[in-house]
Amino acid sequence: MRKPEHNVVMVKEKVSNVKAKLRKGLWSPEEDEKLMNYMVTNGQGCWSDIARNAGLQRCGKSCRLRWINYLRPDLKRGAFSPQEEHLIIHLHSILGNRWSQIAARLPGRTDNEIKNFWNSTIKKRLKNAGTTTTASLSPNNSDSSAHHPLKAGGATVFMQEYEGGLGDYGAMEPYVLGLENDLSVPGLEVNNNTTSNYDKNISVNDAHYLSNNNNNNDHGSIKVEELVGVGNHWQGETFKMGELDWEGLLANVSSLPYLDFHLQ
DNA sequence: AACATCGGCAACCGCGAAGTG
DNA sequence: CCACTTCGCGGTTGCCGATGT
Repeated sequence: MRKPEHNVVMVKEKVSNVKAKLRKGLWSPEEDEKLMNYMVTNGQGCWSDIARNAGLQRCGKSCRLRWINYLRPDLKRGAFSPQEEHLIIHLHSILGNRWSQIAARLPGRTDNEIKNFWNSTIKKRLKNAGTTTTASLSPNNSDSSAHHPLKAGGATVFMQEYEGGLGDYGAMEPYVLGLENDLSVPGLEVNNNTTSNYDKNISVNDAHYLSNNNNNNDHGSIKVEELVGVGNHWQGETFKMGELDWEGLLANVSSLPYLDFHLQ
């Protein structure tokens, strides 16, 4: 892609009481080789030491990033498959911008890769989809940078349908884009009294989804599968909003679905 | 052909958490 | 406790190739 050596600048960093000049910018093939060789022979350890011992004029942080995002032997290359795209959307609807956790469910993919993919491709699709649907899709709705669902405590559920104009994802609606923590509302109470900014977008009571899906306004039960769209994994489980342990859910990522196909 | 704009992606930056002395 | 270091994460930047005019 980009030519190596481009925009490489030298920065000074204090390392072991010595002002060492560290490189920044794109990695050269020689640097890649050094790091790769070192990692293969010595394995992972303290990244600062790795940088030093591998003979690289890079900071440990840069080495770590290069290894994780590019050199790791188990990385999967190439475009995202439809299954991967689906899963990313699934997981993002549950986890928000927790790219590392999403990446953990997609073997061979890095958080950076998924983040880039989301920001460049999926986000665009959602935006386009939003222009063709009646549901309000504010620019931020698909970008949870401003809201990290499932943090803790009480939560306000806000929803977004992926209905219409989403190409491959047409069959996946309805989706929940985010389950937003709202500390102003104790427990998981869902009503019109919340002061959450997100509720101003879409509250549960406002959600077209709910209005079209039975009477769920009474803090009622919603099938998890309907809510988070995780397929068969939770199918049939009855989800009481007030009982859901999001902390536990996040802590136990294994409760989320794995991508069940193998790397090429 | 030359220039402008867009999109994808690698890498950096800043922050918070965890570990250590 | 406190200070310091290291690590990991998410957000952002900026380069370059592709595409459009």
